[in-house]
Amino acid sequence: MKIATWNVNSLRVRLEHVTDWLKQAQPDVLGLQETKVTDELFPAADFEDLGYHVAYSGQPTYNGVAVVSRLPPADVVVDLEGYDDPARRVLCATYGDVRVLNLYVPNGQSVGSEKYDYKLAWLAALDAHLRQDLERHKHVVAVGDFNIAPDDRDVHDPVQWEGKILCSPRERAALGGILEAGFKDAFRLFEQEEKSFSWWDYRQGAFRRNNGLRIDLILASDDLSAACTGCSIDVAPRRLQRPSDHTPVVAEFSLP
DNA sequence: ATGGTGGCGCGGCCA
Repeated sequence: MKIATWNVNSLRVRLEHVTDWLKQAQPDVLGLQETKVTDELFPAADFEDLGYHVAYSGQPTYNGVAVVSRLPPADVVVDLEGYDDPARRVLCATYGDVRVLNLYVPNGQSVGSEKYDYKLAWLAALDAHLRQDLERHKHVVAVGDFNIAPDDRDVHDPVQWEGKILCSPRERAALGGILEAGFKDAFRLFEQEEKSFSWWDYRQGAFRRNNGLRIDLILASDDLSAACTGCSIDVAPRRLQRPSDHTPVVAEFSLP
């Protein structure tokens, strides 16, 4: 089972990039974030034409998530347990015996801001939600734009970014708490090239200079991580004309 | 460099 995640920064602008990538990469599940499209305008037919099912939770202008999948989604949930949030950032669904959570974690803007507090509260709610899912489901995988670089290895310039948003100790501790609950960062289950990133700012030639961060993650429950046979970042879509600022991350699992 | 680039939607917010 091949599971992928991609923050597309507007699905309507990136639709051709996404459908081309689906044809080439052939994932079983693809979580999309920042679709920035309402459900009424969601381009479902473009995915159905390729033999995929799609589930989505959108809103105008901001946020929005969707999951594209070979199997039809079951038991779709679009909110974190016990956490009211008008922002559409969550889409959970079951495929076979795998519970998939597709997540667009709040960016947080800057350390100490109101949005930072919101991010930390949101992550606490996610932690609680994931612990419940681990009890309720055989396999759990949480994918998405976590807006957290787990480690200094995931930052092009750890000195410049030290303590900043996406890298601050409280964000990293929140992610650490989730991992302690029973998840592994699939990318780090394998040897990887140094300076592997999944997001590069549009500004100042950041991609050309590889000034990036690895903030798009695939977290596999401990049992599922034992079945993980690979995890990689596909940089190619970031090189296309008018790209998303993020690029896809893919993990493969050998399931019976 | 309180800049820089991009999306949404048409002014200013968000990332």
